[in-house]
Amino acid sequence: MVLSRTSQYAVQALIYIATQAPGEPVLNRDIADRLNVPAAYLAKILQSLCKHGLLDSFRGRLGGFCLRDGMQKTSLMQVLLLTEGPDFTKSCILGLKECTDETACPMHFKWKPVKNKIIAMMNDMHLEDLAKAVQTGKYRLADLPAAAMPAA
Amino acid sequence: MVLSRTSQYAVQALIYIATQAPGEPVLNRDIADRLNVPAAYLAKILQSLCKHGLLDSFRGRLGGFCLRDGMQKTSLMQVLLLTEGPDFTKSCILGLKECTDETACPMHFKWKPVKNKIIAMMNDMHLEDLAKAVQTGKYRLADLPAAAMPAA
DNA sequence: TATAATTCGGACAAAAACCTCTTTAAGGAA
DNA sequence: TTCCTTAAAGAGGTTTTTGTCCGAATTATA
Repeated sequence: MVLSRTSQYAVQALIYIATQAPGEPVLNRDIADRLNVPAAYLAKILQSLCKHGLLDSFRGRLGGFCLRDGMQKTSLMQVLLLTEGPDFTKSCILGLKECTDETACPMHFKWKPVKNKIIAMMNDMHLEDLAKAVQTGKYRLADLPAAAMPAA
Repeated sequence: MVLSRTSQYAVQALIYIATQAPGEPVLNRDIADRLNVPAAYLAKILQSLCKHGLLDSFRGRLGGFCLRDGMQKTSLMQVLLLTEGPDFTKSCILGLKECTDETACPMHFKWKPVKNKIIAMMNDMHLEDLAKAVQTGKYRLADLPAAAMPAA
């Protein structure tokens, strides 16, 4: 409804890494297993987050990914601007290239405050806080594995 | 950010048809020209809206599409449930299959009220009203054609 | 040094979304 | 009837997103 799979995987992975001991690299494979997400695809996403400065990566034994120093405070908006592109906040809900208060589509003035709520929400959530929430055990980062699901 | 192209085209077309004299079929070609949207693709979308009972279609001379009787009051939510699928309102922003108050992802309780605003908004907007808004001339259903754009 | 573990980079594959083309069927008008 | 106009239907193409695979580079450790 709102985020691409790529964005969802990126956010999940970043939160997961943020729950782990800082400075201790986390294996791509471990993240993928934990989130139940395709490992090779996740690796591409993590590589891209490295290039954009959110993560550090280390090769070889004891390698893996960890949050770059200071990036615990990254907001989800910062992440989404990378994964969804810089126009993430600018889009018209009907897809018009130009849709401003002056040149508005018929949904513009209803949509605008809602969109602003989404933006505020994404600006307001930080990896740090989300990681802490997960650490309380009250929230899930991924679906339960099929093995733990009630038989169908 | 929120709606597929297909949904955008469907909503635009429905609003446009609702601005036209009721009972007078509108040509697919005219809608496509007006909205600056691929005609053959739009035709598929309109066909599907016919099958779902929102539109009536007529073949041959004086043919075209018009809103089915009573469908002026259709809400955008009704349209989107067809074009985005029945899970449109149910999705977790992180993509979890199960994400309820009891089994929540770490964004759930921030996202839920925002999502509810989107749903309320879509339930609250009806073709009739959007068509009237367009008829005032204050709102645009489509981008201006390139010919009308300032030279680059 | 050799080995195993890991990310990196590029090419490739599959699926979904988006879009086109062609033929057929139907309906109105000359 | 014949012609023109229109939507219907189905096959197929393109692009984007999602996902896989493999070889190369890098690193700790035995």
